Amino acid sequence: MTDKVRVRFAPSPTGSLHIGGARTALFNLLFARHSGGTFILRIEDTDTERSTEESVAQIIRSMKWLGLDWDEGPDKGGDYGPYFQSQRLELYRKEAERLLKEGKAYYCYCTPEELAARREAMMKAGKAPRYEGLCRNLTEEDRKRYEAEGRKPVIRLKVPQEGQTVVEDIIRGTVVFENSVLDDFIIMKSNGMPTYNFACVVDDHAMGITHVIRAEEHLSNTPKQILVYKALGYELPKFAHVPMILAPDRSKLSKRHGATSVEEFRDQGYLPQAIINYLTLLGWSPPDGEEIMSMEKAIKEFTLERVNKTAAIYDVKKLTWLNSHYLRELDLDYITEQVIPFMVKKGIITQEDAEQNYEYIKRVVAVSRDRSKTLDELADAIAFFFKDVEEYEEKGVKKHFCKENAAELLLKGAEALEKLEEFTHESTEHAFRSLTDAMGVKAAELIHPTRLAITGRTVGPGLFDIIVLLGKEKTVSRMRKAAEWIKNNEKI
RNA sequence: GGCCCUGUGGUCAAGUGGUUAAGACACCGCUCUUUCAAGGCGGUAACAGGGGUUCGACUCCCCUCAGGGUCACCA
Repeated sequence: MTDKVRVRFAPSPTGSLHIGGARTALFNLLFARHSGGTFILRIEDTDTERSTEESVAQIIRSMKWLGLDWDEGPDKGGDYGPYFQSQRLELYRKEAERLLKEGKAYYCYCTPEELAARREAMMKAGKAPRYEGLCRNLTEEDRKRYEAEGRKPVIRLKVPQEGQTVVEDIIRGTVVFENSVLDDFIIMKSNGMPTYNFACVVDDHAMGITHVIRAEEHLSNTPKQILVYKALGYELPKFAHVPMILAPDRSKLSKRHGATSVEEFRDQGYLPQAIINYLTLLGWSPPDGEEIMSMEKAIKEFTLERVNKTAAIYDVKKLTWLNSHYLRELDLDYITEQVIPFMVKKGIITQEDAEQNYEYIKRVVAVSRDRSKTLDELADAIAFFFKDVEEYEEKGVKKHFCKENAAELLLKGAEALEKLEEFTHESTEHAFRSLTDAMGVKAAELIHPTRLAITGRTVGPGLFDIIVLLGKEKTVSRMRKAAEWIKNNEKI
């Protein structure tokens, strides 16, 4: 075995990848890349009841979308595969068998029902619900009798009842557990599948994992796993338990807290760069305090020592701020490509439009993207470039259309634009300003109603950017249509 | 309930015995401006509580409280 760092992210495919899992994966990747090590993805699908193929696919999809690329694992292969625990059953059986032979583990024939009943009784008696080692010293006859009853045994590890198990955690320091609080836990289920605490250890050893970096919820499992390491004669890896990510109400993240899965954020129009940047800052901070950072920079600066111990409450507002930052800073073509699916989904354009008018869409995005926080929002914000204005924002109508001269100004403005040979930012602006100068009104008195007329809104990009992109024909007709609308509504 | 972890502004988060206790998001002003953003400038706001140790504690120790995790043939 070499000193080379090998870490893994080991999700169980029982749901989508949520931001907590993504953050754990990210920290593993950051640590691996920082130290020139290997990042492994291992699917822990030993729960045959709850694991699904769809979930595996979704996790993989989310990780790829985020740019969390693994070196070994599904789709990649590697020298330590297979990377699905369900395909490694022989290994677990072999190791469990060894423990049995060495007298470090034993068969237990207690049924789940019996166990549950006893657990309940112990709880009622105010005692800690632990397995008391009933089957620890079964005779050969006992076993035969149980087998004859058709009972399927599980395999339990013999846990020492004396002494302590110490976890040396890179983030939390030394954590001591009394062995007396542990019981003889199950390592192999009656259906032949290993339990988490067993499979995880066997695999981490078999795959040469040097650092186990995972969420804090596993800290309490660690002494059990250390006992397995010892029983199996394995060398211990280093442990690092990263703080949890909590919902705004300080509780564990769940569906009722709105978006928590990576795909939900994606569908809401968040960029992977923003999510990664945000997650990087949750539980870790760079030495220089500079918060806007690419994954490359995070890799350069990431150390486990700077990971903090306290659970973090995730704050969508900050994620959103980062998202708007990347929306305006990232490559224009990239953002354009990202926003198109949202436009298509909303029926603003068709896929064909997108292909034919790509350059135009790109120009629209260029003048508009500064103002949106998400791709979804951006798609809405630029819709008027592609669809006619159906209605005018109410507060804008009150403000800009209810003035005496609004319709007249619009008409005159339209006329001025129509006469233009050259239709540029400069020429249209000049036309507007000379018109208002001649009329003795402020340019704003024409600008505001015009924006409302051609976009339906009071907010948006610079007016002349809009006018030029919209083109003479559409601009003029929308202005006239608005003037008409104003006249009709005055009568009422 | 037992065990374990944690406790700096609303949120993220620097800080490792002596600091005017950084910074970011959010919020509030001002500024820029054709609107809205962005930008610039400024502002409100924190060491959970109580005991120790020390010349001196946000920093070390203990207790309390609070939050979280875990005690499954889930991971």
